[in-house]
Amino acid sequence: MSGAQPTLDDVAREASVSRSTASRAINGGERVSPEAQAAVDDAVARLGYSPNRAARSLVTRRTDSIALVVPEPDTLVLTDPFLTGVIRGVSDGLVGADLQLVLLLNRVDEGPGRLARYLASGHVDGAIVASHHRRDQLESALARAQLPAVFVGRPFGDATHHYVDVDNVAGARLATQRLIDSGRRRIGTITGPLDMPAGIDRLQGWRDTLREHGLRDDAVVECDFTASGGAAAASRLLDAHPDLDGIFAASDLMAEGVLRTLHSRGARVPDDVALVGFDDLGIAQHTSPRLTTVHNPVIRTTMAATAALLALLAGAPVPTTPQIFTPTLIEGESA
Amino acid sequence: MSGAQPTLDDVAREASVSRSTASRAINGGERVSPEAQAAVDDAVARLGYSPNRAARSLVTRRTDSIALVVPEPDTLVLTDPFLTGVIRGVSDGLVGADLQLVLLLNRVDEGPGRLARYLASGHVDGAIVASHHRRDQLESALARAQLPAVFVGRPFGDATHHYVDVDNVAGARLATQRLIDSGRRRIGTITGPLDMPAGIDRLQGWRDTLREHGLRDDAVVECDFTASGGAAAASRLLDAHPDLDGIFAASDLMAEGVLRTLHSRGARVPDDVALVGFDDLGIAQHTSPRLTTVHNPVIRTTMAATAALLALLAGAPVPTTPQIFTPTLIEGESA
DNA sequence: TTGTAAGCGTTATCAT
DNA sequence: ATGATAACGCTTACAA
Repeated sequence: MSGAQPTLDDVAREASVSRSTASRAINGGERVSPEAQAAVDDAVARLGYSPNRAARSLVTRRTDSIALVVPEPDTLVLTDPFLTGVIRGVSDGLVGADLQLVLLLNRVDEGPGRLARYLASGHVDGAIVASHHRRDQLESALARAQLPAVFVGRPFGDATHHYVDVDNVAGARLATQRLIDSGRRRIGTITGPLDMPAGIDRLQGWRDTLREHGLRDDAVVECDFTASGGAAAASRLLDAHPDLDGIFAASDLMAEGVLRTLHSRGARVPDDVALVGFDDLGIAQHTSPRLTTVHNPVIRTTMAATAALLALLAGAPVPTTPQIFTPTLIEGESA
Repeated sequence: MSGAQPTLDDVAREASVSRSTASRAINGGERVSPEAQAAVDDAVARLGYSPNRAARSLVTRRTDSIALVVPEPDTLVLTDPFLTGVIRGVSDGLVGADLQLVLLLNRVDEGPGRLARYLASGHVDGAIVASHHRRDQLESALARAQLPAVFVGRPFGDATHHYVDVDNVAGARLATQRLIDSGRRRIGTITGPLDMPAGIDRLQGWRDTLREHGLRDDAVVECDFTASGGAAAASRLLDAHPDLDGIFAASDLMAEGVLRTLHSRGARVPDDVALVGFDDLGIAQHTSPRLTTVHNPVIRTTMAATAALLALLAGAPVPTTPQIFTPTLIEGESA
């Protein structure tokens, strides 16, 4: 009933070795005799010892924690299953790593200063950045702080940052091609935020595909990855281009909104207007009709980002060429 | 371009005061002359000084971090918008508190040991527990560790734990009453996991209301708060009780699944079967028909939990009577 | 292989 | 109000 945590000295005493030997035994056991190792292991178990992170950090100059940064200025996007997938992926990628996962969310309507300052202050050893926007200044902040970081999704700047991504252009091509294959010739798109690489790239893939087929690429409405945004955007898109027979929504959440708008206008899906989404993070199977979409391997992507960060932290040579995952088309009933 | 973080000594030197004075000035400024205070503030700003958390922790014996614990054994529930709301609420509740938010997720198929050990090891000053299950042993672990903690949702054990909750019984009564008011007399329910208080209480509220009206309360299928689970549960429920004219689903995610099953069976909603859900976390507005549901103020609840934890950490007297929020009925088109 | 000893950057105690 | 000085618990030369 001592209440107080046992210290390394307690362990050393219990194991009848010096504090340094105990320390060595606990940290991998270099230059420790089998007997000493066993005695220390025993003492640790008996005492329920757990190293004091603060003391360790103070001398190792590492914090043994990494930040998951979500610099999302828009509250709504947190409803996005994407974030949940990212959290799950990072968490899973950390198994056995004994690193704390510190969550760094932007407060609503807050500038980029706080996050940048925090990251520059040496409170974490590294960072994974998700939902990165052009104006969030995270790239420069991370570079200045020289903090090991991996972006989930291609960053904007020069090629100095590590990142992992899904091939959004290819995914959008898949979606658009699917619409063309089902006979559509007048295809519009509802984009993600165009200050995010995912938004930009998916628009690009849509445009490239249409042009290659000699089709018009002027039916575009910028949106925000939310369902209600998607519904509103669909109204504007259909008002401006009543002849549309296909729509590519750059996220399933937006596609859900599009579906509502189409229903309320009495347009049949896919008979009147075919629809393809993007993400496949649980929404697509629950819409009616089920959404044809592009599978975005978020968890795999994020686990890869975590692995890359761990490698960086371990000082391993990490290739600067990013890891890019290939999305696949998921057939539904909407196209 | 020194790269290294400035230390308190640097600040003291820059401000021409002793290290102790600098420290006092930085920590609230007790017994510091205005001149000294100004000089230190200046130096801090010029140097971009940020205290070394590890060194501070070592002496204060606080870690300045709290854990958000999600001991969810079931991967799927992480798709639940509930978790997103919790994260947002805790994060928002932490504004200005200068506390790190450490995310502690259960790994899939993992026992409760790791989380309990972590919490007992003094790595965090306190914890907020969400998505608590009966067998996750968190209550005893937290009690043993004497770690300040606040549960989001009533815990199982005796009244020793602090918690914040929504009145799930009242919410379920609201939902059930709504079905009765619309003329339904044969009402079933699809429950949440019955090893979770939210699952238990919502079942209770449904049952109480039916009994008070002299209606049968035997049409029950236990489920898991997921959409696909809800769809399957609805099939079983309707097979066993073909005469049902109303269903209370204990979460919107499950209600979404129920809706699919009803559609596929050609049952009209609400004409043939009326449906009320629970949560109103963004799903309800996107179904067709829009779901009638019970608003669960997750963000407010979670912010209150965070505030309570902060008070506990500050040593403030926190009443042991829990804060209970009242849910409200949200009209949709499904009942 | 082991132990001794010197810090890591901060707060807290206690004179002044 | 201020400034020495002693912890806090750990890792890591360096010596043995």
